[in-house]
Amino acid sequence: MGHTYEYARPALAVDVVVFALDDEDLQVMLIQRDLPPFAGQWALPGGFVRVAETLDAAAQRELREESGLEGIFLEQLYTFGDLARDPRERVVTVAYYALVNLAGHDVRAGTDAKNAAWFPVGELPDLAFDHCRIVDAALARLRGKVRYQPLGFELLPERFTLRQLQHLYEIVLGRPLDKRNFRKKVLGMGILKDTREIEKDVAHRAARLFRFDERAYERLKRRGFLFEL
Amino acid sequence: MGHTYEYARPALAVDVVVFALDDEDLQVMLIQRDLPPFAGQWALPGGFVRVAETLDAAAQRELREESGLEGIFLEQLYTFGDLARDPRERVVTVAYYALVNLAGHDVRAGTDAKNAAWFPVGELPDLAFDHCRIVDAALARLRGKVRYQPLGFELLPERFTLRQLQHLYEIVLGRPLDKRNFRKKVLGMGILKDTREIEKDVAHRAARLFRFDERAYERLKRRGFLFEL
DNA sequence: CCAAAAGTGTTAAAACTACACCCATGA
DNA sequence: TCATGGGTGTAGTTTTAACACTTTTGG
Repeated sequence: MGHTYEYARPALAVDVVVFALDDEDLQVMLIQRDLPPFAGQWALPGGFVRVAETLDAAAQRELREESGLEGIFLEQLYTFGDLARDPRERVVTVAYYALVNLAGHDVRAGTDAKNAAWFPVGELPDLAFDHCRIVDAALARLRGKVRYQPLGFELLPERFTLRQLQHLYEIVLGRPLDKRNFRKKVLGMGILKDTREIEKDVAHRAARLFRFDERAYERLKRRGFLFEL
Repeated sequence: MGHTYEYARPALAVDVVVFALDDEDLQVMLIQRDLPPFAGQWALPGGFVRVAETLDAAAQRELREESGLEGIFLEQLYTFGDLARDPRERVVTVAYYALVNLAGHDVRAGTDAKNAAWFPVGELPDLAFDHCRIVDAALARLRGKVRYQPLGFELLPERFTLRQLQHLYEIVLGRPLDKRNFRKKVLGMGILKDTREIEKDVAHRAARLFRFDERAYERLKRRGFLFEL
């Protein structure tokens, strides 16, 4: 066995930065490595791209294998190609970022990894390879993009309160927002559908539950509407 | 010679979409291929990444070798990894886009290519591989980014008139802008430096020449200023 | 009845849009 | 003197930002 090429080739990998929203902060999923290099250290889920597999498929597969997550929002971020990012040999990695709502999905350790866990984005441990840079890039992308595209809903359960939505934006953008102005603006867009249901089991007045109305959003977008928050 | 790996690896390439501004429209630089596959067809400048070369370096090198362009704005765009994008074998390509001002640089055909030429972005010939998709992605990125980052100046000579700047935005954004409002806004940002010079050899009143004030822009950015047009 | 969050309008300031004329220059 | 673009201000409208109290619910 073995594959021979005329010129040396970099290895090609994918890595995924998975974000989720806790009550308190934005979290990133990390995997504790059980193989060298960096055995025992925390790293992003990821691995090598197979020769007959698209990049998106590789990212999805690694995510599934290492964390059990499936069917979540996944988007290509940036490709990292520094010469010494992997001590073994030249590895170029196509980084992705993903958004998931913690309520709807369980994370379990997969076959390639000892352990998977969530860490607040501000308190990450030392990461293997250049994964720290990748997380920084993903965070910058999320912060920039969340204001102009309705990504935030991916971090919430299907039905959510306006308070949850505002809280999400406050955490991602890192600054407080005015409650009345926020509600006025987001309701005025016409992309939220009132489910006519309310929260349960809360120790205060229950809030209405909304759903992101994808159809309405697509319709508005075609008419030139721009999401902006 | 030959390099052997345990698992088959995709080949890794870079391709560059170079934009320049003509009086009339946005142009893209293409290379006429002299080797199969797609011999004789037009394609983006690009080629394989060497094993000891970063992605940015590979993009710069290919640009220099195939078009003679050097020292211009270059930014990673997206990585394309469809299975059949190259008929020979699996090739993943990291696409870049570049901005250049036509006045300051000559384009000449390089060693790997028969011919280099500019085409208006709306009238491109059939392109090799999936290069049409790559151009579309680059154009979308340029259109989106030019409003929020001072990229446009890369397409103009170092000293330019407000008319040239407005014209650039009209072409890239594809809609007319109001002259007075445009000037008010862009001058109000404080990122243009009046060179105290004026146009030469024009058959009408000569306009003042401005320069993009990088220092002022960086200073303002640190204080939370956001470029927006 | 207390704690906690839901829900709701107004006003002032700032930003945006639309719009038209005189000026300087070279041909 | 004509053609071409340079340069300039205002008014109406829209958007944004700041701000506080009453209501509902469960404990």
